[in-house]
Amino acid sequence: MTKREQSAKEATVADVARAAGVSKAQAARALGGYGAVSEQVLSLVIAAAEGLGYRPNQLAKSMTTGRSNSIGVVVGDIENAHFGLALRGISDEVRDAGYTVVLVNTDEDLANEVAAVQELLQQRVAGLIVAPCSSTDTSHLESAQAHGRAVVLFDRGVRGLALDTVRVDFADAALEVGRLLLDTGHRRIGYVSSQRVKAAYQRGMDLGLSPVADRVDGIERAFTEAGSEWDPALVKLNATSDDALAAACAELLDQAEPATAVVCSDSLIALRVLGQIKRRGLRIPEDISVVAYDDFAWTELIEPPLTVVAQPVYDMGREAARALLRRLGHRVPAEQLPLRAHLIERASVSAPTVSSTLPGR
Amino acid sequence: MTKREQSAKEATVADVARAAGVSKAQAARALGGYGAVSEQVLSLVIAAAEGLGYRPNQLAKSMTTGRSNSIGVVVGDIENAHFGLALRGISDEVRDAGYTVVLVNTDEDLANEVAAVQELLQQRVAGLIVAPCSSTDTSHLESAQAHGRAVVLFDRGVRGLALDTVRVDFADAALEVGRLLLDTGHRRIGYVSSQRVKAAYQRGMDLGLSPVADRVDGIERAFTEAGSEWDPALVKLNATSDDALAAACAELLDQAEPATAVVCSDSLIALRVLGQIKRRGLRIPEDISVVAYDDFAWTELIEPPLTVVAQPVYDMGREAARALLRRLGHRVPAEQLPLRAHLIERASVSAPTVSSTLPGR
DNA sequence: CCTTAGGTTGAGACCGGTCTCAATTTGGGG
DNA sequence: CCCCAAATTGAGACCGGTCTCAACCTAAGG
Repeated sequence: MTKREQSAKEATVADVARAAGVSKAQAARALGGYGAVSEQVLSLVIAAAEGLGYRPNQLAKSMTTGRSNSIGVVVGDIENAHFGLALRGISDEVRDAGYTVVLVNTDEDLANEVAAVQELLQQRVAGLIVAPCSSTDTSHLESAQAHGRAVVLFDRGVRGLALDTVRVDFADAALEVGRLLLDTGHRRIGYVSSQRVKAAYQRGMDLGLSPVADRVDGIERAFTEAGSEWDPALVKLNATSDDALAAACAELLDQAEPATAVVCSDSLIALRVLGQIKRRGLRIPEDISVVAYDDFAWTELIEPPLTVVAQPVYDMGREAARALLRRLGHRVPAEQLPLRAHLIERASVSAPTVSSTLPGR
Repeated sequence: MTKREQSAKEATVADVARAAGVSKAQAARALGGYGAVSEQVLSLVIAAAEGLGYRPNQLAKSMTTGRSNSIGVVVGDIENAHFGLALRGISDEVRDAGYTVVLVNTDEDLANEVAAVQELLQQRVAGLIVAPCSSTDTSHLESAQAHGRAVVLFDRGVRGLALDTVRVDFADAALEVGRLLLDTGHRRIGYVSSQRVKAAYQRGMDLGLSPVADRVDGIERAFTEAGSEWDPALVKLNATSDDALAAACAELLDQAEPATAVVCSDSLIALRVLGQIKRRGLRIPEDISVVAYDDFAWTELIEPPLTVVAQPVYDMGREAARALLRRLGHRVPAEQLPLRAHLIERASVSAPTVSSTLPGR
């Protein structure tokens, strides 16, 4: 019986009130559970609501309270399992607090990101979780905060912006990667990332508060530590397209003194670099060693299993959500998730066969 | 100069009207671009809006028009690259029409799905794209439609429900898989899927309008065609957890007459099945042949490269979005994306070595 | 010069909730 | 039995837009 009558129009508080024979205000209180309501009115209203198939209109609710029950999530590429998993963490955490997730994909494009933030702000989302694609152009994020909306940064930070930021500390793991490679005998170590920068990488270049900065720094520190000479030209950024990545690989692999090891900044990069390596008929690890960031299942199943740096992506998502909820005034259970990256050695790293480079150390 | 003053309170149409010295109605018309407005008023209002940093309140807009500019997407598992990619297609298509995506993850749980649809309906989303986790319990979807909200089904259909459904036709590809395996000499062919059903699979069991139904049917048809005896007991469903999957693999691989080939229903299943195979020290394809649905990059990079059935996941997402937009009264360019699956033969299928089974054919 | 159609304008109702405030009812203490 | 505080109730403003409607203005047609 609850099925037919609502097809025409949704029942409203006023409808329920009329049916229950009480005032709109009382019905609203009973339904919303917020004022003082007598037992009798309560049951009357509940019954009427049931009968009418009443469903509260979130839009109206958000409108009056000025705050919606949804949070905006802005990522560069949902296709990337990294964000998929993080999104899951966010989603799981936020659901319990009664929020829904509005997702926007930016294709790692700043203009899209700015538009997305605008749009979400106009939708009056309660807060934003953003994986910013630039560490410098951030006026849209500041403006969001100025509007009184909570903003949490994810994956990448922005120096000088007083925003909660959830990111993994890669300092230790990155140093470990550098040491592993150096100890194994590598001197020409490539790094490939899709992070966008204006110019080619140079020593001391400011990469912002990005994981890439940590990771490149770790390698450099390992070199310094070992007293070896590091070639920053082997750091290839801007590998955002297949072509760009192919070019980067060409520069690393097809020169007189090729890289003997390559570090892949994420699993998508790794996938493509592996493709490039395969195309050239190079063997891993005999001809080239490979280390990748992000430990997804397939990295263990390929031949040889990949040496990777694992990071708690799901937990990062959860942690970002919790940070946001805290900002929104929710009392979030105090459990603090550890966000540490760690190296998992498998079989894609071995000594370079043709040690075309100087002895070192 | 547009930066400081809005921090206190968002400017409203009324504010803009006051600043421009016109009525609220005129300001609204100028801003919304909908009534008749003179040049003079227009420029006056625009200027005032600019000065105040006016941002329209989507919530209020949606509230009065009764329809929001967001669409709900309900999927079982965003972590699955399948949905990640589809989501991207949806997102790309829908963005141009001015909609945003509200995403809910259900963990393939019916109760969650029902709650999600409720919640999204309450948020007054313009429409829903749902990958239903059940082909039978669908009253929530009917009710959504009854409320006048557009609903498009994704991946899985529901018989008897008059809802737009976007799914790939696997009939041909599935038959091809069956033939390939049979021609190669396999008679004991396993199938592993995470689809939930009440009981173990039996011949003729109704799997609804699901891809799994198509695929199992294809294999059975190939057997019939070849006049061989098919063992339906090798179809393992409900592999929703690691444990369940391990159990399924045990039943397939650890028995007297083990399966000589296994078909994996999606890339996540494939990943896990591969893990199980590796753990047992079985070689592919010498000891066991493998075919997987969904052609993701890693399937080509493992040793041996996997024989897979590719499906246009991104296009499916786009097509679902277009179907929804059409329902919402948008004139969507008529381009119809072809949604065909096709077999890609690589190297994970070969003849069974120990043909423990009858000659056949 | 009057009529009429059409463009322009402002007042105010409306959407469906929340919330304030004053009025009414209830109940316990003196 | 009266008084005052607390609980309950209803009227109506409000949020920020959209939209109807009537009034006004202008210019073309007769």
